[in-house]
Amino acid sequence: MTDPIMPASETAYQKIRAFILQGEASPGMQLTEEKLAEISGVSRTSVRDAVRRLENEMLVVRSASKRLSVAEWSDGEVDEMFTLRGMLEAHAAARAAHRIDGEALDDLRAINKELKDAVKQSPPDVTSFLSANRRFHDLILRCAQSPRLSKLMPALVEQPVVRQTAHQYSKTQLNQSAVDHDELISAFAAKDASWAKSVMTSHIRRAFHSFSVTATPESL
Amino acid sequence: MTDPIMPASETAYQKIRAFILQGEASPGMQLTEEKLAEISGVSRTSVRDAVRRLENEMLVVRSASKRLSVAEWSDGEVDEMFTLRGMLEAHAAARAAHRIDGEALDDLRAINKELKDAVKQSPPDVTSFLSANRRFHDLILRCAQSPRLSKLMPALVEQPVVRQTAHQYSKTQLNQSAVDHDELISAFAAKDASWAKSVMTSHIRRAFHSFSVTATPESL
DNA sequence: ACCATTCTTATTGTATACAAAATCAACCCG
DNA sequence: CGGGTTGATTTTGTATACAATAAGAATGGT
Repeated sequence: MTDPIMPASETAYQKIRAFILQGEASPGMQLTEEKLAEISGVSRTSVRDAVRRLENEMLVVRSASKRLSVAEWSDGEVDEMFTLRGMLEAHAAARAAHRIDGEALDDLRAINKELKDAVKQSPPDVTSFLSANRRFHDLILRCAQSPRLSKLMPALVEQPVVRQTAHQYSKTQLNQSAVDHDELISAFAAKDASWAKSVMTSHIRRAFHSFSVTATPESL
Repeated sequence: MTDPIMPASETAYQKIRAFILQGEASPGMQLTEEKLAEISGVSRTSVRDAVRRLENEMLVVRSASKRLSVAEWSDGEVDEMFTLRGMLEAHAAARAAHRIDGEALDDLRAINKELKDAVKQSPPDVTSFLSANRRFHDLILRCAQSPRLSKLMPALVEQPVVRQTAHQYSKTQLNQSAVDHDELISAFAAKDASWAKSVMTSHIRRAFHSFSVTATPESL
């Protein structure tokens, strides 16, 4: 199997992250380093290292008395997260438009084809969709060639939100993502930074509203 | 003296940060955890904790083989840093405009008075200027009430750049900062988010050009 | 002399043991 | 009862020792 040897702190990071994201932990739940060490099967030293990273991603939160808990986000914070992510990803798209090469463009097309295939299933294969979506956005970020931007983005990844809600996306909404991506690719091919930027802005903002519509009580 | 007891990891963080910022370390210089432990007088455990924070601020950098070195920034990266900071601080200013209260407004005025006093000296008291400047921007960030934004900003603090160059600022340039701050205060008082945002954008961008003019060879 | 390979050393990674601090509960005093 | 204080327990913080890995030096074959 693909069992690449991996530092203990990395193991801890992935296990804890999965623990939180796969809903085994509920927002606000208290976490002790010891329990996390049990879960991940490594020592507290490595857990602490992993926790530091998760803290930066704001998946876990440290109280005034240094105790850990799973982050809980208010509606306002979710909105703000999408806003910031929109600004930064739009900026990344603009930079990428200037820097992208033919190979990366082909890769984007291939990834978006996977994404469309996932949407075509009945019911849509949401897991594959999310995977392709993430790789699509990651590649754009790499093309932007801004180490700083790459450092900032992890704190704005709304995976916990997405997981909760993606299964509620309609096929229409998922399709719209594919269409957005196609237009993004066109903008990149034309090396038109401001086109890329505005498409990305709408793309992210639409994702937010898809989220809010499915998540707020009013929609029920 | 104000010698508040402080965790060892915090001590390490401050000592190492100062070591880098006060120019005792040059960009690209290799750092070993052991040497940093000596410098800061605590164990490697705490040093590693501190280093993790500095890595997030991108003051230190980890090579592929996990070795540490002082970050070195290309001109392009400095430009990008100011661009990102401009976007984020402008956003913060817009949020702050809606949320600020009279007390915070008074605090901003008081801080900017300190800043003006520092500029009035001959020669200008750059250290006090920088201190007041930092507090001014920090307070705005707090008023923006966005934990996420607060988490993001430290990675965009250009103190190393500023330290290198601030002493070269002309009194005219320093004064312009005070004027910008006054206008920001006016925008806040009027609760005009878009005014605040645009003033902040110019303010940060101007700082970038002041930097580049004094720092590039063409200016000599 | 040059490249590869082994041995040595330097450096980072991890676990464990202990110290410090915070929480919780029992208790006393009013 | 209520408020605060002590003591026990849980939880986090730090140091040290050792393991794993990477870099550098020395050696040998061509």
